[in-house]
Amino acid sequence: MESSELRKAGLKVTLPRVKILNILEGSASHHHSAEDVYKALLESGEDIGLATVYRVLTQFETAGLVKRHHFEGGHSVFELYEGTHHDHIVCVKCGRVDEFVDETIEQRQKAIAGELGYEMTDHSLYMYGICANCRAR
Amino acid sequence: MESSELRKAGLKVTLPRVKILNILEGSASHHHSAEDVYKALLESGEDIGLATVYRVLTQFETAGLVKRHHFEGGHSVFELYEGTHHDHIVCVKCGRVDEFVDETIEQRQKAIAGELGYEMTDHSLYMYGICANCRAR
DNA sequence: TCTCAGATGAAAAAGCTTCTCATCATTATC
DNA sequence: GATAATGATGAGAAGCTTTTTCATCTGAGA
Repeated sequence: MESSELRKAGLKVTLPRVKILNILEGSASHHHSAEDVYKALLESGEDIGLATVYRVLTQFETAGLVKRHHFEGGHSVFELYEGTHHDHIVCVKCGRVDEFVDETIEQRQKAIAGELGYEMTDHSLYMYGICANCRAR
Repeated sequence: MESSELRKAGLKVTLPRVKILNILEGSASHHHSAEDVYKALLESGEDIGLATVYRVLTQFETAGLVKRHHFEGGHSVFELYEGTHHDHIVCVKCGRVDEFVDETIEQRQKAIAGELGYEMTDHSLYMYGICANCRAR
């Protein structure tokens, strides 16, 4: 029951918020631009404005329900946050995204931040390349 | 003599391009937004349009003279490329940027890309945190 | 010096994202 | 279940960064 997640975040349980959460949860892809979400809403017959999509996604981010990524190209991509940090590798040809976690890298990052005197609040590692599929053609 | 760098890149040696290169080379900070460069030009009395700044920075990027970073916040940041790859840690309070290289991380990245079937073209690691200075206050 | 491809400036346009404001829905209260 | 107050929504306007357009100008080679 996702309404409890919303309530926990101090957000009223409204139709737009539930629908958007549904789309994020029920989609094959993990990564959605605001535009993606908006289009999915239109297709399922919901009359929800783009401004609301942005507002809600930002609130979800603040509430920790969603993570915002800045992929190359300038626009933001949102991903349901499921408690597990991971990094991304993006195919520059087809846009495919794979996720991975590497403990060695995680630990080195923490160590480096410490050495440089930082208290780390966040980190993001993006790799860009050409996936096996795209190279085959 | 920076004109040779421009020529090598197939770019005419024009006043705006030389001035912009000067700013990138002669500044204490390594990281400049297009706006930063534009302001620096205005301050030094040059009458160069913002459109030209963007155009030139993009050309420099294509030519490999400059690297474009997507820090959080939506706008691009440019950095003179001096042949050495490095990663960044950004203070979320004061904007300070430190650079570092870690061979362990570099190698793990290559390995992971390979395991996932990618031919890596680029990678970027950003850490965000609060620097020693900002924590002291 | 002359010519021409290429570069520039100014303004307009093009994304993406946020804000404004009047209207509407949800929640807590009775 | 009805009501009041708080917060949410939609539509469009506005804001920012970045790109494009187009007429004018400049640099490089002959």
